[in-house]
Amino acid sequence: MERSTVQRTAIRDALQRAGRPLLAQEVLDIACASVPRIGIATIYRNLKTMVDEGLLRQVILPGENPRFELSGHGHHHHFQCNKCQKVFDIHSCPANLAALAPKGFRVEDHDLTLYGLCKDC
Amino acid sequence: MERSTVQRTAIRDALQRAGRPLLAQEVLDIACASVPRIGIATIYRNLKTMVDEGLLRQVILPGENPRFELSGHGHHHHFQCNKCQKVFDIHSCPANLAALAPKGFRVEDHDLTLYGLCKDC
DNA sequence: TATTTAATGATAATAGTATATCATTATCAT
DNA sequence: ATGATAATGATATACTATTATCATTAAATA
Repeated sequence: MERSTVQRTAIRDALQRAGRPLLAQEVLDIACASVPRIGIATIYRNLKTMVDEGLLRQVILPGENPRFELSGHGHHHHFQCNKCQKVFDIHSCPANLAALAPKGFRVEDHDLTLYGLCKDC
Repeated sequence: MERSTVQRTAIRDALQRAGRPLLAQEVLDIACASVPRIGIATIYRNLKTMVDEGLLRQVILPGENPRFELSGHGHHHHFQCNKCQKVFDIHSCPANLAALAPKGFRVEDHDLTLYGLCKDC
Protein backbone atom coordinates (compact mmCIF):
# COMPACT_ATOMS: atom_id res chain seq x y z
CA MET A 1 0.00 0.00 0.00
CA GLU A 2 1.46 3.26 -1.04
CA ARG A 3 0.39 6.62 0.25
CA SER A 4 0.87 9.99 -1.35
CA THR A 5 2.79 12.32 0.93
CA VAL A 6 4.00 15.85 0.54
CA GLN A 7 7.54 14.57 1.16
CA ARG A 8 7.41 12.11 -1.69
CA THR A 9 5.96 14.72 -3.99
CA ALA A 10 8.64 17.22 -3.01
CA ILE A 11 11.35 14.68 -3.81
CA ARG A 12 9.92 13.89 -7.24
CA ASP A 13 9.44 17.57 -7.99
CA ALA A 14 13.01 18.39 -6.97
CA LEU A 15 14.35 15.88 -9.48
CA GLN A 16 11.93 16.94 -12.17
CA ARG A 17 12.69 20.63 -11.90
CA ALA A 18 16.44 20.14 -11.61
CA GLY A 19 16.52 18.21 -14.89
CA ARG A 20 19.88 16.77 -13.92
CA PRO A 21 21.03 13.97 -11.58
CA LEU A 22 21.04 14.99 -7.92
CA LEU A 23 22.81 13.68 -4.84
CA ALA A 24 20.65 12.61 -1.90
CA GLN A 25 21.96 15.67 -0.11
CA GLU A 26 20.99 17.94 -3.01
CA VAL A 27 17.51 16.44 -3.03
CA LEU A 28 17.28 17.17 0.69
CA ASP A 29 18.36 20.77 0.21
CA ILE A 30 15.85 21.40 -2.56
CA ALA A 31 12.99 19.53 -0.91
CA CYS A 32 13.57 21.47 2.31
CA ALA A 33 12.30 24.55 0.52
CA SER A 34 8.81 23.09 0.28
CA VAL A 35 8.89 20.74 3.29
CA PRO A 36 11.16 22.38 5.86
CA ARG A 37 11.10 19.56 8.41
CA ILE A 38 11.81 16.76 5.95
CA GLY A 39 14.48 14.39 7.24
CA ILE A 40 17.37 12.75 5.46
CA ALA A 41 15.99 9.29 6.25
CA THR A 42 12.86 10.15 4.30
CA ILE A 43 15.00 11.20 1.37
CA TYR A 44 16.96 7.95 1.33
CA ARG A 45 13.83 5.86 1.91
CA ASN A 46 11.94 7.44 -0.95
CA LEU A 47 14.85 7.47 -3.36
CA LYS A 48 15.33 3.75 -2.74
CA THR A 49 11.65 3.03 -3.18
CA MET A 50 11.45 5.08 -6.36
CA VAL A 51 14.47 3.29 -7.81
CA ASP A 52 12.87 -0.07 -7.00
CA GLU A 53 9.67 1.08 -8.68
CA GLY A 54 11.64 2.10 -11.75
CA LEU A 55 10.65 5.74 -11.43
CA LEU A 56 14.25 6.76 -10.77
CA ARG A 57 17.61 5.63 -12.04
CA GLN A 58 20.89 5.79 -10.15
CA VAL A 59 23.75 7.68 -11.78
CA ILE A 60 27.11 6.63 -10.42
CA LEU A 61 30.18 8.54 -11.53
CA PRO A 62 33.73 7.51 -10.62
CA GLY A 63 34.55 8.42 -7.05
CA GLU A 64 31.17 10.06 -6.47
CA ASN A 65 28.20 9.22 -4.31
CA PRO A 66 25.13 8.03 -6.20
CA ARG A 67 22.98 10.61 -7.91
CA PHE A 68 19.38 10.12 -8.95
CA GLU A 69 17.46 11.11 -12.04
CA LEU A 70 14.02 10.42 -13.44
CA SER A 71 14.16 7.36 -15.64
CA GLY A 72 12.88 7.22 -19.18
CA HIS A 73 15.60 9.28 -20.79
CA GLY A 74 16.99 6.26 -22.60
CA HIS A 75 20.68 5.54 -22.98
CA HIS A 76 22.76 8.62 -22.35
CA HIS A 77 25.89 9.85 -20.63
CA HIS A 78 26.94 12.60 -18.26
CA PHE A 79 29.05 15.70 -18.01
CA GLN A 80 30.47 16.87 -14.70
CA CYS A 81 31.60 20.43 -14.22
CA ASN A 82 35.09 20.68 -12.76
CA LYS A 83 34.12 23.87 -10.98
CA CYS A 84 30.60 23.48 -9.55
CA GLN A 85 30.62 19.67 -9.59
CA LYS A 86 27.13 19.56 -11.03
CA VAL A 87 26.26 16.73 -13.39
CA PHE A 88 24.38 17.21 -16.66
CA ASP A 89 22.96 14.86 -19.25
CA ILE A 90 24.58 14.26 -22.62
CA HIS A 91 22.23 12.79 -25.12
CA SER A 92 24.61 11.64 -27.78
CA CYS A 93 26.93 8.71 -27.65
CA PRO A 94 30.18 7.82 -29.44
CA ALA A 95 30.04 5.02 -31.98
CA ASN A 96 32.17 1.93 -32.44
CA LEU A 97 33.24 1.66 -28.84
CA ALA A 98 33.24 -2.11 -29.13
CA ALA A 99 36.16 -1.82 -31.51
CA LEU A 100 38.33 -0.37 -28.77
CA ALA A 101 38.43 -3.56 -26.71
CA PRO A 102 41.28 -6.03 -27.11
CA LYS A 103 40.81 -9.09 -29.26
CA GLY A 104 38.84 -11.81 -27.48
CA PHE A 105 36.91 -9.35 -25.33
CA ARG A 106 33.19 -8.91 -25.86
CA VAL A 107 31.80 -5.43 -25.16
CA GLU A 108 28.26 -5.36 -23.80
CA ASP A 109 27.94 -1.89 -22.37
CA HIS A 110 29.84 1.27 -21.60
CA ASP A 111 30.01 4.32 -19.37
CA LEU A 112 31.27 7.69 -20.48
CA THR A 113 31.75 10.81 -18.41
CA LEU A 114 32.94 14.10 -19.79
CA TYR A 115 34.56 16.68 -17.54
CA GLY A 116 35.02 20.37 -18.06
CA LEU A 117 33.23 23.64 -17.48
CA CYS A 118 29.45 23.90 -17.66
CA LYS A 119 27.62 26.74 -19.32
CA ASP A 120 27.35 28.70 -16.07
CA CYS A 121 30.94 28.30 -14.93
CA MET B 1 64.60 8.38 4.23
CA GLU B 2 63.20 5.43 2.43
CA ARG B 3 64.15 1.84 3.04
CA SER B 4 63.80 -1.06 0.71
CA THR B 5 61.64 -3.77 2.23
CA VAL B 6 60.46 -7.12 0.97
CA GLN B 7 56.89 -5.92 1.51
CA ARG B 8 57.30 -2.90 -0.73
CA THR B 9 58.96 -5.01 -3.38
CA ALA B 10 56.20 -7.59 -3.20
CA ILE B 11 53.57 -4.89 -3.71
CA ARG B 12 55.34 -3.42 -6.72
CA ASP B 13 55.87 -6.87 -8.19
CA ALA B 14 52.24 -7.81 -7.72
CA LEU B 15 51.15 -4.80 -9.76
CA GLN B 16 53.83 -5.32 -12.35
CA ARG B 17 53.03 -8.98 -12.94
CA ALA B 18 49.28 -8.46 -12.92
CA GLY B 19 49.53 -5.89 -15.72
CA ARG B 20 46.09 -4.62 -14.80
CA PRO B 21 44.70 -2.36 -12.06
CA LEU B 22 44.34 -4.12 -8.71
CA LEU B 23 42.26 -3.46 -5.62
CA ALA B 24 44.14 -3.07 -2.31
CA GLN B 25 42.66 -6.43 -1.34
CA GLU B 26 43.90 -8.05 -4.56
CA VAL B 27 47.36 -6.64 -3.92
CA LEU B 28 47.24 -8.15 -0.45
CA ASP B 29 46.20 -11.55 -1.76
CA ILE B 30 48.96 -11.63 -4.35
CA ALA B 31 51.67 -10.22 -2.07
CA CYS B 32 50.78 -12.77 0.59
CA ALA B 33 52.21 -15.45 -1.68
CA SER B 34 55.72 -14.04 -1.28
CA VAL B 35 55.34 -12.36 2.14
CA PRO B 36 52.85 -14.47 4.09
CA ARG B 37 52.67 -12.25 7.17
CA ILE B 38 52.19 -8.99 5.29
CA GLY B 39 49.41 -6.87 6.79
CA ILE B 40 46.70 -4.85 5.13
CA ALA B 41 47.99 -1.65 6.76
CA THR B 42 51.30 -2.14 4.98
CA ILE B 43 49.44 -2.51 1.70
CA TYR B 44 47.53 0.72 2.15
CA ARG B 45 50.56 2.57 3.47
CA ASN B 46 52.73 1.60 0.54
CA LEU B 47 50.06 2.14 -2.08
CA LYS B 48 49.51 5.64 -0.74
CA THR B 49 53.23 6.37 -0.68
CA MET B 50 53.73 5.05 -4.18
CA VAL B 51 50.86 7.15 -5.50
CA ASP B 52 52.37 10.22 -3.85
CA GLU B 53 55.72 9.40 -5.41
CA GLY B 54 54.08 9.09 -8.80
CA LEU B 55 55.01 5.45 -9.17
CA LEU B 56 51.36 4.39 -9.10
CA ARG B 57 48.14 5.82 -10.40
CA GLN B 58 44.69 5.33 -8.94
CA VAL B 59 42.01 3.90 -11.19
CA ILE B 60 38.52 4.70 -10.00
CA LEU B 61 35.59 3.11 -11.78
CA PRO B 62 31.96 3.96 -11.07
CA GLY B 63 30.77 2.36 -7.84
CA GLU B 64 34.09 0.58 -7.27
CA ASN B 65 36.83 0.91 -4.70
CA PRO B 66 40.07 2.41 -5.98
CA ARG B 67 42.39 0.20 -7.97
CA PHE B 68 46.09 0.82 -8.51
CA GLU B 69 48.29 0.47 -11.56
CA LEU B 70 51.85 1.37 -12.44
CA SER B 71 51.93 4.81 -13.95
CA GLY B 72 53.56 5.68 -17.22
CA HIS B 73 51.01 4.07 -19.51
CA GLY B 74 49.80 7.44 -20.74
CA HIS B 75 46.17 8.26 -21.34
CA HIS B 76 44.04 5.15 -21.57
CA HIS B 77 40.76 3.63 -20.48
CA HIS B 78 39.50 0.46 -18.85
CA PHE B 79 37.40 -2.59 -19.45
CA GLN B 80 35.65 -4.37 -16.62
CA CYS B 81 34.50 -7.96 -17.00
CA ASN B 82 30.89 -8.46 -15.99
CA LYS B 83 31.70 -11.96 -14.81
CA CYS B 84 35.06 -11.93 -12.98
CA GLN B 85 34.99 -8.18 -12.24
CA LYS B 86 38.62 -7.84 -13.26
CA VAL B 87 39.70 -4.59 -14.88
CA PHE B 88 41.91 -4.41 -17.98
CA ASP B 89 43.57 -1.59 -19.87
CA ILE B 90 42.30 -0.30 -23.19
CA HIS B 91 44.89 1.63 -25.08
CA SER B 92 42.79 3.33 -27.68
CA CYS B 93 40.44 6.22 -27.19
CA PRO B 94 37.41 7.49 -29.10
CA ALA B 95 37.78 10.75 -30.99
CA ASN B 96 35.65 13.87 -31.04
CA LEU B 97 34.23 13.42 -27.58
CA ALA B 98 34.21 17.16 -27.09
CA ALA B 99 31.56 17.40 -29.79
CA LEU B 100 29.12 15.44 -27.63
CA ALA B 101 28.78 18.14 -24.98
CA PRO B 102 25.93 20.66 -25.16
CA LYS B 103 26.60 24.10 -26.59
CA GLY B 104 28.33 26.37 -24.10
CA PHE B 105 30.06 23.51 -22.28
CA ARG B 106 33.81 23.14 -22.51
CA VAL B 107 35.18 19.60 -22.40
CA GLU B 108 38.56 19.22 -20.72
CA ASP B 109 38.78 15.51 -19.99
CA HIS B 110 36.83 12.27 -20.09
CA ASP B 111 36.48 8.84 -18.56
CA LEU B 112 35.39 5.79 -20.45
CA THR B 113 34.70 2.32 -19.12
CA LEU B 114 33.70 -0.60 -21.26
CA TYR B 115 31.87 -3.57 -19.77
CA GLY B 116 31.50 -7.09 -21.10
CA LEU B 117 33.26 -10.41 -21.01
CA CYS B 118 37.01 -10.69 -20.83
CA LYS B 119 39.02 -13.15 -22.84
CA ASP B 120 38.98 -15.75 -20.06
CA CYS B 121 35.28 -15.54 -19.24
C1' DT C 1 78.18 -6.20 14.93
C1' DA C 2 75.94 -2.49 17.25
C1' DT C 3 73.07 1.44 16.76
C1' DT C 4 69.55 4.16 14.90
C1' DT C 5 65.20 4.56 13.38
C1' DA C 6 62.09 3.64 9.40
C1' DA C 7 58.85 0.15 8.39
C1' DT C 8 55.91 -3.46 9.75
C1' DG C 9 51.87 -6.07 11.79
C1' DA C 10 47.98 -6.44 14.70
C1' DT C 11 44.31 -4.14 15.85
C1' DA C 12 41.77 -0.16 17.52
C1' DA C 13 39.91 3.97 15.82
C1' DT C 14 37.97 6.80 12.32
C1' DA C 15 35.03 8.51 8.74
C1' DG C 16 31.21 8.88 5.97
C1' DT C 17 27.27 7.01 3.81
C1' DA C 18 23.34 4.51 4.29
C1' DT C 19 20.01 1.86 7.05
C1' DA C 20 17.35 0.45 11.32
C1' DT C 21 14.63 1.76 15.17
C1' DC C 22 10.65 3.55 17.15
C1' DA C 23 7.57 6.95 18.89
C1' DT C 24 4.74 10.12 16.47
C1' DT C 25 2.15 11.94 12.52
C1' DA C 26 -0.79 11.87 8.75
C1' DT C 27 -3.07 9.31 4.90
C1' DC C 28 -6.95 6.86 3.27
C1' DA C 29 -10.77 3.55 3.33
C1' DT C 30 -14.79 3.03 5.85
C1' DA D 1 -14.87 11.79 11.56
C1' DT D 2 -12.67 7.50 12.99
C1' DG D 3 -9.55 3.71 13.00
C1' DA D 4 -5.90 1.10 10.95
C1' DT D 5 -1.53 1.54 9.61
C1' DA D 6 1.88 3.45 6.26
C1' DA D 7 5.12 7.12 6.37
C1' DT D 8 7.82 10.38 8.75
C1' DG D 9 11.60 12.51 11.69
C1' DA D 10 15.18 12.22 14.92
C1' DT D 11 18.72 9.67 15.92
C1' DA D 12 21.17 5.43 16.92
C1' DT D 13 23.35 1.94 14.57
C1' DA D 14 25.58 -0.69 10.91
C1' DC D 15 28.76 -1.10 7.49
C1' DT D 16 33.18 -1.13 5.63
C1' DA D 17 37.18 0.99 3.54
C1' DT D 18 40.88 3.40 5.22
C1' DT D 19 43.94 5.43 8.78
C1' DA D 20 46.12 5.82 13.45
C1' DT D 21 48.45 3.71 17.22
C1' DC D 22 52.25 1.50 19.14
C1' DA D 23 55.14 -2.26 20.39
C1' DT D 24 58.16 -4.96 17.62
C1' DT D 25 61.11 -6.01 13.63
C1' DA D 26 64.50 -5.22 10.43
C1' DA D 27 67.18 -2.10 7.06
C1' DA D 28 71.06 0.85 6.63
C1' DT D 29 75.12 3.03 8.31
C1' DA D 30 79.23 3.38 10.93
